[in-house]
Amino acid sequence: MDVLAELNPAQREAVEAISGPVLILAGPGSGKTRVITHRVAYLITVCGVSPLRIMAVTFTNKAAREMAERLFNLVSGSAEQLTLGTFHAICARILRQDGRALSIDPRYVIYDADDQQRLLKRAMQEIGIDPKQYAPPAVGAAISWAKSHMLAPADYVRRGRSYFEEIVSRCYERYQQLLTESNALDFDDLLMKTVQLFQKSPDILSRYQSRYLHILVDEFQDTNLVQYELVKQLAAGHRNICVVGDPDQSIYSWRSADLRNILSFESDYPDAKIVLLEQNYRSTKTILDTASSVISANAQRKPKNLWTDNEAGELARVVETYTEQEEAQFVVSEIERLVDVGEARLGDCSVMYRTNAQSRVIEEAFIRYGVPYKLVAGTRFYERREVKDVIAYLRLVHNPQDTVSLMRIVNVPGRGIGQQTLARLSEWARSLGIAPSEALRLLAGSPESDNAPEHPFSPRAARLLADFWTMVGDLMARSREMDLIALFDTVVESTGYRDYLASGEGGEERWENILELRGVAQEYRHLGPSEGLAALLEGVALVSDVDSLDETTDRVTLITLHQAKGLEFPVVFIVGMEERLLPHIRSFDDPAQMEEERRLCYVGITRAKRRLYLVYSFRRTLMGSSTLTRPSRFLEDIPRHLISTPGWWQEGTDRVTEAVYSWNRPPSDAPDRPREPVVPGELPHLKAGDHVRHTQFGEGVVVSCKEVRDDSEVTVAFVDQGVKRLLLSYAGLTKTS
DNA sequence: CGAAAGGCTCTTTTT
DNA sequence: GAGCCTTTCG
Repeated sequence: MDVLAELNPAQREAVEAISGPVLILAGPGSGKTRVITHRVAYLITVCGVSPLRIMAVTFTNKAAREMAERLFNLVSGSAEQLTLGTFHAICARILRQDGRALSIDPRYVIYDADDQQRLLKRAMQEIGIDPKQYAPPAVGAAISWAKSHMLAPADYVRRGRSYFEEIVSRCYERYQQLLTESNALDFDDLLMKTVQLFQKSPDILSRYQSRYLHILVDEFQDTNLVQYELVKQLAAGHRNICVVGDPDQSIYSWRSADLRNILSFESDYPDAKIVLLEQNYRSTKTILDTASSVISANAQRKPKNLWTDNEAGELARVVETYTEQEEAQFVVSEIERLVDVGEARLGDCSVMYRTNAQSRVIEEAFIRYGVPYKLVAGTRFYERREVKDVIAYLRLVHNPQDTVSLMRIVNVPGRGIGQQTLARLSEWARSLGIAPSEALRLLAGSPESDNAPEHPFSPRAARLLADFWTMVGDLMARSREMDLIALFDTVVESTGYRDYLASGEGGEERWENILELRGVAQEYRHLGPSEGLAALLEGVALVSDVDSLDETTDRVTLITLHQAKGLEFPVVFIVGMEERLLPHIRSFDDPAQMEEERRLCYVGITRAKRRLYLVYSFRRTLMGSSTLTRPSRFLEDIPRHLISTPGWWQEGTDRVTEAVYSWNRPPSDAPDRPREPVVPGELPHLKAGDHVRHTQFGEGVVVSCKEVRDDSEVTVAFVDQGVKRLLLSYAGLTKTS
């Protein structure tokens, strides 16, 4: 087939520019993925490049999988020979292969954010830094920043900018020692160590350089400095480097992503061909205009000329609800309505939010109304306690030095090894300058003989620890010849973990999760004992939440705005369009971060193909207490003519809001009726004991009345409906006595 | 040693 | 509201 057919001129240009550096600036919905896949297909089928010599870097595993699928359709079999994956996955493979040159044992394990946190706390404790005074997450973020800038502990020390950095550098140093001791790498290490490997071993680098004739990087605006350095290293020989990105969709600066990489690319490769993809195929004109109006308010940006041939479509709807529960309720019932009238299928609809915490209320509404949904993060599967526990056992068997896994499961199920004993173990190991597991080995190696090492344990504790390690040793021995699934089952059984689950809370469900993990392990079975285990552990370490998103089921998608990047849906609801939430309060004191919030909003809007709802709630419970909100400033930048207008004017702004409060929602056969806002003061002031009537809730007695801003919040005990809190000006109350 | 209860803090986004 | 940590009691 002709891989150039069905491409517009700009897309075709991007596909055909195969030699030398290329920068593709791709607006949302401009067929970016199409360009990348067709470019690879073009290289293979037209230019005769072997797929073995092409590297394509994606942002998530899911994106990689999709690209592989699409490529399979274009070039059939040869797609699987491609090097295709995230930076982290590709680096993990390189280090597994060649890490020895940096003294990295190929059995290394990958620590996720939670493991990282545990190890960091350990490090801080050891060097006597109070976690109350220096929050481990903040220290961890600083360490991550350092690694993203390729600063080893020694380099970081030399910065010496502030007292905090001084503290961080000490934590960093010890943390890194503990990682090495555990034969473990964290996410940032995967990238940093690969760059270091290439710096240290030019021969290894040149092997990769000559292998990869063509390199493509997607979502380039969200790469950080190490990632860009890696790209430069790999592309240094042949310079066939193609990066694709959109500065307006840069939303990961908190992960040290730096959209300045795009500018650097232009200066590092002054001969780079720049291709602009500006035609949007995804959204209606209204949605695209809405998105543009929001993003245009960013000062630090190059103006773009996005356009579309698509029809104008429906106006955007800006909706106000009273509480977050009603917000969720509105979303669910509106989706039901769209489905009822045949406007959309459930699978066409998505609900996007700024913070994961918002998903709970939304989810509850979907459950209550019995509408099928899929939650992209949830309690992420691989973060569940039981799943992590079993993985910890497997990791320990694979790499006995893994301190975090050891400490995690040494007493799970309970083996009578308490905190006191573990504290002594840590201290003892540290005094000997060895990892805790190594200390256990000493202890278990010569149990009751006279040449047993001096140790600080009671006879009982020593025996329990030795028994535990004997059990681990036994599993290790068996793992070398045992089939992966047999090993899995043995681990779960012989450690007593299965019985432990069965006897605890929610054992059934937890056991289901273990079986699901077992199902994942099945996929690695064919690789043979040790190989399979290594591959399984690497696989589970590098999955992301969106990876599991399944587009084939007809369910509503609940997703964070960050996760939504790269996806599209016919119908999009963005909820929590409020000051302090979107934009998030943490961005208020930093203009650059505020611009990123705006980009996040832009990303959300541009996911929509046909219908867009921007929803906010008048009240919201944050951190356990309910507060009044203000509509997001981003709403003010949307011109009125793009918004549907059955609502009411908000004084002093250009904003039109549609208020959807459950108690004055019209009967389902009537069209939406705009609510008449009641001017405060028309009602006599209510006080406790007054009898009132509400249009929906019926008769009730006022419990209390509290002034809020220039309104009053009335708490009413209704005869049939229980106690409700209402806002005086909106509630439509009549005084009856 | 381990379970349970109480008290504290802090909440963004994730490979 | 939740998750973490500490304290307390058995």
